[in-house]
Amino acid sequence: MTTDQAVPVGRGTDRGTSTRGALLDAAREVFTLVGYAQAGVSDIVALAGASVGSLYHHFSGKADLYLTLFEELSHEHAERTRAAVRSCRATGVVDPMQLFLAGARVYLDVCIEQRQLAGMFARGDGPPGFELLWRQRLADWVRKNAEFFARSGEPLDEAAAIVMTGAMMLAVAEVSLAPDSVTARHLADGVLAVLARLKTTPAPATAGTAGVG
Amino acid sequence: MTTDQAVPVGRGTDRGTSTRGALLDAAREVFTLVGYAQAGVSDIVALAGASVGSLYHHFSGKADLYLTLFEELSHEHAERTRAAVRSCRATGVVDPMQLFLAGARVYLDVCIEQRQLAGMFARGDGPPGFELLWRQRLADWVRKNAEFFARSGEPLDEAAAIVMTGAMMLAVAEVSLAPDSVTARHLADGVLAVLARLKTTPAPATAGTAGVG
DNA sequence: GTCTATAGTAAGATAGAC
DNA sequence: GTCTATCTTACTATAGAC
Repeated sequence: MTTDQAVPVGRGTDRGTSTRGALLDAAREVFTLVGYAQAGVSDIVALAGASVGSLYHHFSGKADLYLTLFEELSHEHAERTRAAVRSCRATGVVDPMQLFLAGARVYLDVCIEQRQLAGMFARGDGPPGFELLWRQRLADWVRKNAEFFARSGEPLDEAAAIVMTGAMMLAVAEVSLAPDSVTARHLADGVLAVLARLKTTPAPATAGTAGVG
Repeated sequence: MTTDQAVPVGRGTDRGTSTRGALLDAAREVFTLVGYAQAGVSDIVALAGASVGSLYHHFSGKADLYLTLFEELSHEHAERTRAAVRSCRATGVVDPMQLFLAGARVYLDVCIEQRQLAGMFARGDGPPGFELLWRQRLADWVRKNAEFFARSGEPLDEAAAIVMTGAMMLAVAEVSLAPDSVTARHLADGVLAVLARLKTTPAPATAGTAGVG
């Protein structure tokens, strides 16, 4: 696995690779600054110190740049969230709500860390058709979370999934667009606290809390 | 106020007015069917039995048609919701959460009644810049709801507002896109039930539930 | 892999007669 | 108020030399 030829980080990186990276960086910058629609391909290549031809060598077009940035962030979100839930489960936790919250916390963490990028998507101006892709992913999340809650015996599983997912979606937007990371963190913690109040089925009163006094 | 010249509803409506209406109806139809981006101005005028010139006489363009449909629905939402909250308050209810839920119920009712139109917006493909307008309205809702909850002494007012508003937003989308009105109603009721579980501050344990037995 | 210069393209918007 | 025919305009995307 470990070869002598570790990726040359310092200098001497392949010209092509660095151009690609420069284009992505520039795209992020320009999209963030003026929005996707307003951004011109020429602005991006100018900032990247590259040319239009180069751009179309590495990417299929302006939309592809945006999509690539999105997939990068999505990938990080997925990885980190998955890891968080896994390690929470390893602790012995089985309650879906607690597992969900563990994932949610890390998801919001990533938004705070990558605030510039996350804010760009939260602003919601992307290439034509991107909104559809976004809504589709959201719908997938809802279904996934619904199955997740259904296994825990939550009677309103579908509705609960909608509430949790919707709350998270807006939380992500607010956190990503927060003016500074302190505010962002504050919001994130607050949202998680409120969501924690949504305990699944407040004890079915079967073998329950009869012995209060 | 009441003149003899009540608006002639049956027949004999002004030519201009009816053309305008026909254009809006056609726009709704075409947008719903093929989406905003795919919809051609020519398709709309063809379905409306009008002409391009007519369209540009009544509206500033394709985007204006979409925006007008949106404002119509927004207006109905606002009116009905306001009325519901008011009449709930007239009953003597003062708890913000209950008032919020009363409004939310009616808001979802409108989505179900106007499912075709609501679904068109929920699908999220509109004119360039529309997404911004939408997010702005959403942010306004969050602020408004935050103030609303703040008065009730909710400690996490901002976060609670985000959770409630976000949940409602996704609920609106899911309800509007439900395959039939029965499913839609089912979803709406479920979401309201889950949201009702989010009682503001679970009794500060001050003068509380000591007298259980 | 990189660049410059060029062209496609398409749909929305306008002008002006009726 | 309504219509037809025309245009324009701003990009993106491509071709082809280096």
